[in-house]
Amino acid sequence: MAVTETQTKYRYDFAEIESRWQKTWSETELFRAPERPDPKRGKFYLLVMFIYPSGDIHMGHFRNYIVGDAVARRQMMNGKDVLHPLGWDAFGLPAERAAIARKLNPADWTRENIELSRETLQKVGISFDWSREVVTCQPDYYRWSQWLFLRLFEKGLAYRKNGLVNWCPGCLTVLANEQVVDGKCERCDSEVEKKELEQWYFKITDYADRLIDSLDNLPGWPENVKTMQREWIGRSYGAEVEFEVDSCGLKIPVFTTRLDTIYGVTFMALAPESEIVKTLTMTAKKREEVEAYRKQALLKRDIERGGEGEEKTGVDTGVCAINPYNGEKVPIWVADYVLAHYGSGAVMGVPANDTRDLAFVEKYGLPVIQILKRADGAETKYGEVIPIAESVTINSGDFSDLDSAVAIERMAKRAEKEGFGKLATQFKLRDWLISRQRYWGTPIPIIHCPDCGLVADENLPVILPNVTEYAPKGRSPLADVPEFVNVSCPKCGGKAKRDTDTMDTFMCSAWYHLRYLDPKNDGAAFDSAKANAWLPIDKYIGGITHATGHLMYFRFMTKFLHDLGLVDVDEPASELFNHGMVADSSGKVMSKSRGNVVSPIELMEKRGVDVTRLAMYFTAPSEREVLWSEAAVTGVEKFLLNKVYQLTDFYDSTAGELKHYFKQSELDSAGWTLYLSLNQKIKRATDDFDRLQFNTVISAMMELQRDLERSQTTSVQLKNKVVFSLTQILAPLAPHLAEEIWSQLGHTDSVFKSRWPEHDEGAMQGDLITVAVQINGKLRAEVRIAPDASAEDALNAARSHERVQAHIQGRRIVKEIYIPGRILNIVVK
RNA sequence: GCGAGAAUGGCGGAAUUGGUAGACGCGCAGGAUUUAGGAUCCUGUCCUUAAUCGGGGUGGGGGUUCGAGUCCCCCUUCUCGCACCA
Repeated sequence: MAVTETQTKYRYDFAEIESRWQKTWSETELFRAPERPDPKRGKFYLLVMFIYPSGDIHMGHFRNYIVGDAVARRQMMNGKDVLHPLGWDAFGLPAERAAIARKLNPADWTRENIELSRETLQKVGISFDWSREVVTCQPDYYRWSQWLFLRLFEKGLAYRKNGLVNWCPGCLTVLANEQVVDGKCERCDSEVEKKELEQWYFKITDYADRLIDSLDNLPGWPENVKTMQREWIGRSYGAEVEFEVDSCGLKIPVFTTRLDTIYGVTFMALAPESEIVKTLTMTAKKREEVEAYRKQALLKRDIERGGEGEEKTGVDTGVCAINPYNGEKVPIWVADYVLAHYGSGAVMGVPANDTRDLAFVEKYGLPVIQILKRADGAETKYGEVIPIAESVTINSGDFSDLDSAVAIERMAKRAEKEGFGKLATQFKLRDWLISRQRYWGTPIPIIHCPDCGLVADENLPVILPNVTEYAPKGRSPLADVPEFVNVSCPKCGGKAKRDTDTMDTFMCSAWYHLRYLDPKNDGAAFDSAKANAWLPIDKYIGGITHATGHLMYFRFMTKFLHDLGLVDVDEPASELFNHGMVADSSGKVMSKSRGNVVSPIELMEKRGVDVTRLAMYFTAPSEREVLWSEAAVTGVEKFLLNKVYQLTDFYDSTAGELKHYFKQSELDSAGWTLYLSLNQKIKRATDDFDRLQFNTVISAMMELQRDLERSQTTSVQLKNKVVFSLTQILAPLAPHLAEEIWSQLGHTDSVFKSRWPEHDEGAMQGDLITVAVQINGKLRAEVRIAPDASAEDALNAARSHERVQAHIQGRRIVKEIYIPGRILNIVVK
């Protein structure tokens, strides 16, 4: 039986209370957001990262959604129009893999999973506006993902490219860079291989500057996330300079951030994958050596080539490059420490001021030329990188004896004048590889026509066909569906073939925040006016794990839609909040692969939703990691059942209309003390709520309840006010119980339609306050003085205190400090 | 290696700008009530001390200050991110 028996006169039948209120909320459409917010009320768009349906809700989800729920309900009580939607990130590899393992159709498996998870979340009482639910694997959603793809294609931002890509031999598909962690597939842990394939990319690099620069306009985003994004985008300012090859006249561009070191170049190094290597003229013998080296280098895993400890290897091509500044010839090597995808895949080797280049020349006996000294004259070592601001050029021809910054500027000017180079910017960020050779995803709406080339299929949606064989085999399962593949070209009507890859799941989540704003629209992805009315997202809540993946794509897509004129905002979310992870009691993050996932359901059924919620809130502030343990439940359960549930005992329905503010003259002394406490607690709870620090909100309410219980005051009006405030402040955290009490207090409307209590600034401190007295910084006494006492009065009070006297007797007072209302310190010698 | 963050009782954690360290809760101890209780209520609970006298105490060491958990420097450990990006 879902009843917790206590020694009290009430039976807390939580199951009955919870289901009754959930039903009422649903029937009264309490959480239904208006199509457009009322400007008079103000809006609050609260977005929580949506769910990947790969199993039922676990403690991690639970925490994510109850944190969002508390914020949403708090904002409702702030009088705002609140939009709090949820949907399902239903396409993708894990769903497909789970379905294969269970020999189920991914569509069926996903649908069942969604049903189950939705039901659980409804039992948790999360205030979602379910009328806006979106499911990304349904045609009414993915047709607009396809539509977006075509808009990117139109603008040249979706393109095909042949190149070496990350290939996961476990999932048998390509992966984006973000999906490769330490050289392994983030999903299945297989060692990621390199494969040459023609794939679809989104040109996110076109937005690199904006993605970095507008981070400065996001004060509501945590610094660590912004830093991670800046580093991931990795912008470097420098110059691009061409070196001519002596044997064939080919010009090789190199990017450098230190143009001021160019007189110190003693070799050039090319990445093994570089196209330039293939076109270089060299002797047959050298060609053979180079080819052998390349083959072997390409076999190496990235980790073996990377890592600072790894030994540098290379092979001399036998040809030379000419330094455009001094005409010196330097040998061209092929070396696998050079990355093909960064800059031009070619590096000018300056061993004097680069650790890696020095390691290379030391191995192969190449020379070192010193070209920098420290501005302060301190010694420098070979290989040491001296920051631009601290270095001066030497041995650099016309550019000697210049501050590095000046040298760079003048050298770049000369390069530009003579046409062999210019200032340039480089990014680490690479274009977003979006094609996947898998079944369970959004089909790419492109037709390959032998005559017209790549043709957009505007006849959307391109429906994902049903297939019986989903198992990956290295090419998309869609390629084996002739009726899907064979189509006529929309342009010329001739025979053509459909693209058989599907899109990366991150595409679905890159724009879902906009679909919520107009989820039923079947004529457009969303209506701009409706979207603009709710944007930007006021608070976006999710885990830190998406710092460089989803959050980058989500910002990119918003900027793109802004450029199309479809949304006013350039950034999707003005505030981002990362809640902490939930780990098991030994500190391991809960995950299905570890098998340590704890479900909240059992606990909810045993002790009630509100108790379970409060236990999670009370354990730690929202941003911190939680080591979940059921031991946390005891305290809050006692509080809710024995104290909060009995609050109506302190309520007197005959006291007349609720009074919010009291004057000291209206209350007895115990009443005034209680009133002071009430206002302090309201202020604390309100501030802590804004910081999502619910643990201290709860402790403030525990204190307030105790003050109420123990108060000797005879003012029933004040007690009523305390009961009301306590119920309201707890409402976003324990919504069912609060709603129940609220109705017992005689309300017919929801507690969430009531206004959050405001503290009475005038009643924050009593007529006398306690001030600590220190002698030489050590606490010796406490004195009771008026809050507005002058420093002189305060000091007099302190000096006449017995304890203080004992400590200052026979000593000389050197200094006296009084910080009004806080502390008093007497310095004696 | 580089960057960011963290370290507070037996435990989870409090302490917005430097101002009474350990709120609140768990656990533990003692007591009350009870046929009994793993229920409820009360009291105590950082260490030291006979003590509500005093002394010490926020990972370790130094500094600034009347005053440091909070600011600065060095070190240790842990977490996260990046990891040959020229």
